[in-house]
Amino acid sequence: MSDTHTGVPSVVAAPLPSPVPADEYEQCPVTDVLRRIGDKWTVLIVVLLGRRPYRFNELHRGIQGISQRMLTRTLRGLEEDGLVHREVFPTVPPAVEYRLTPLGESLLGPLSAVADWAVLHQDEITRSRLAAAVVTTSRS
Amino acid sequence: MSDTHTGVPSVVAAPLPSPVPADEYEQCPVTDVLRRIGDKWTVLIVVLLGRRPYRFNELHRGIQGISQRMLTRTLRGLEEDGLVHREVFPTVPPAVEYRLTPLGESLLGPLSAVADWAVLHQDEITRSRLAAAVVTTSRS
DNA sequence: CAGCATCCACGTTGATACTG
DNA sequence: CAGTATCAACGTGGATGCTG
Repeated sequence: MSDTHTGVPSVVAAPLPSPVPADEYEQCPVTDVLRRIGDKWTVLIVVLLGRRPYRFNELHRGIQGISQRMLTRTLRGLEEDGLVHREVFPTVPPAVEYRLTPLGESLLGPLSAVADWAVLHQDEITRSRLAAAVVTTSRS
Repeated sequence: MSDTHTGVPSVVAAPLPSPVPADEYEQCPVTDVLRRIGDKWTVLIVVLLGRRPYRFNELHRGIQGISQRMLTRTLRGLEEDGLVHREVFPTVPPAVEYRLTPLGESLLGPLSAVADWAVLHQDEITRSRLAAAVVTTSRS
């Protein structure tokens, strides 16, 4: 029963204590990871780095709308988690290269499962939201 | 090449425009979905509802630490997106049952891909964070 | 080039009290 | 039972200016 997609999943289908204890949930690894990749830029950066290594300003130019601050913060977060490797070349001016670690690359697969689901069902979700909005408005 | 896990993924591996346009990214369906399931309670609720239908206070009791407000908001969000169906039984006192829609159930698979990854690598991530924390502290 | 420091706006989450 | 309303606290994200 260790599947992927067909049949029922493993961890998600695993028996949960009920009630779910607050203490344990606060440090749930699944929630922890999801909140990280659920932030605004992480996934995009991971996907870009999944294609090839990038330098800092190369990423900055490559991602319209991201601020220098958020690019730095996101990369630092990924580095702390061991998903991204940061290499400094002591040249003048300095060059810093970012690349996925093996751990980071191992996230690409699971990530794409959710990404593909999102792309596949985006219309359905959009229609559902529009329908809900109509109901809400007509009730006002 | 429409895989799941082995080989390189589909959407994630798809060519991205570079630079990634800010306008398009703002409404990227992948980011959109990830930000939703990246909130504090959504995944836990989806997983619980994946096991069986729940009534409101049953969920409230089942999830320690969630406020009534957040339970309502999260369920409303899931309902708007068409992942959860809300059925009101006009009894006295009222009973409201929540269950996953087929769309909601279809998310369980992709979700577990990430969840399993998180569980599998949680130690590695924790160690990486600890190591980073040590470096940071010793640099102060 | 590749950042860090500061300040600020906003969205999310939570506590509390009240209701059909 | 299953919510809504209000207020407060916090974290995330962004603008701007400065630096090795």
